[in-house]
Amino acid sequence: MKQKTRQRLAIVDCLNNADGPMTPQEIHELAQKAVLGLGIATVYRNLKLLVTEGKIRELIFPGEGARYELADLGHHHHFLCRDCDRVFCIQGCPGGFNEMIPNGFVLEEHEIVLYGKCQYCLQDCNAMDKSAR
Amino acid sequence: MKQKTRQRLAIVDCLNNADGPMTPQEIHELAQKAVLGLGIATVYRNLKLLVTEGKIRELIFPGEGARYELADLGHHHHFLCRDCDRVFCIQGCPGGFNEMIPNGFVLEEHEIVLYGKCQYCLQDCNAMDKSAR
DNA sequence: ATACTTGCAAAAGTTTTGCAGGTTA
DNA sequence: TAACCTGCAAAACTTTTGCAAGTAT
Repeated sequence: MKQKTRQRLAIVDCLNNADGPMTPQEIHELAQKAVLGLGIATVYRNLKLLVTEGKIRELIFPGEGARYELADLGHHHHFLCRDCDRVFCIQGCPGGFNEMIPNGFVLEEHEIVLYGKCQYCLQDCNAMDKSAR
Repeated sequence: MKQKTRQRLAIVDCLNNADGPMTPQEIHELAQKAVLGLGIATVYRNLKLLVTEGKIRELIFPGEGARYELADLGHHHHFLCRDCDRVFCIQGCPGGFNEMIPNGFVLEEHEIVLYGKCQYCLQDCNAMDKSAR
């Protein structure tokens, strides 16, 4: 049976407080503040486990490694800022994907990634510390 | 000035004949048939160069490394088959993305990835050799 | 107690880089 | 010839795994 270790709780906690999907490195850094000596292998093992359990979801955006977010956030999409590389969750969905797929194919899911400049970078590229995530 | 080496031509040729975005490994294997002894480092260097030049585009789908496709294929999206992991290009686009983005953000581009089962896997999972790419 | 977890270090993969030699224009 | 490229091997990263020790139930 799965246990509730300090390490696992800290990792889930990071994702609970995140405003967007996080990389294993970001999670490692942040969770280390709660659990001193937390190993990167433990982060990877728990992320993989949580994905298997369906508690979190793995996302990959071009040019970067995998990121993770809670699975129960409801249907949403993502915006990737090209200046600061932060990823934001976006509500809303245009729909109409079934009309795109060719005959004989079956659509199960879809993902949308929007690219552009985020509010903070447009206001002032220095107004928000990129590493503050 | 950029040169036209046999290696570079072979790599571009692979992408020209591809029916979907290819991984560096797939490109390496295929291009080696045209250029014996082609090194994987050369493949990576050329892909990176071609991306910089805007001739090709890098795509990343969950669970796999980067894939590359020609940049001049026109606006399209992708369908990833969950059985065979092949990626298909899809025409059409629902639009309506500007209404999704929050105030203060600027949208520059978008990408859509559709997930499901492809025609070939639905007909007969063995009808098409997965490694035939 | 027992099964599950962890940190460390080693291993396995993938992508990048230094360099001497070869190629293109 | 001068700039550019290539293959090889080493380096740099990222992710996974083996194992002995520690924890949760």
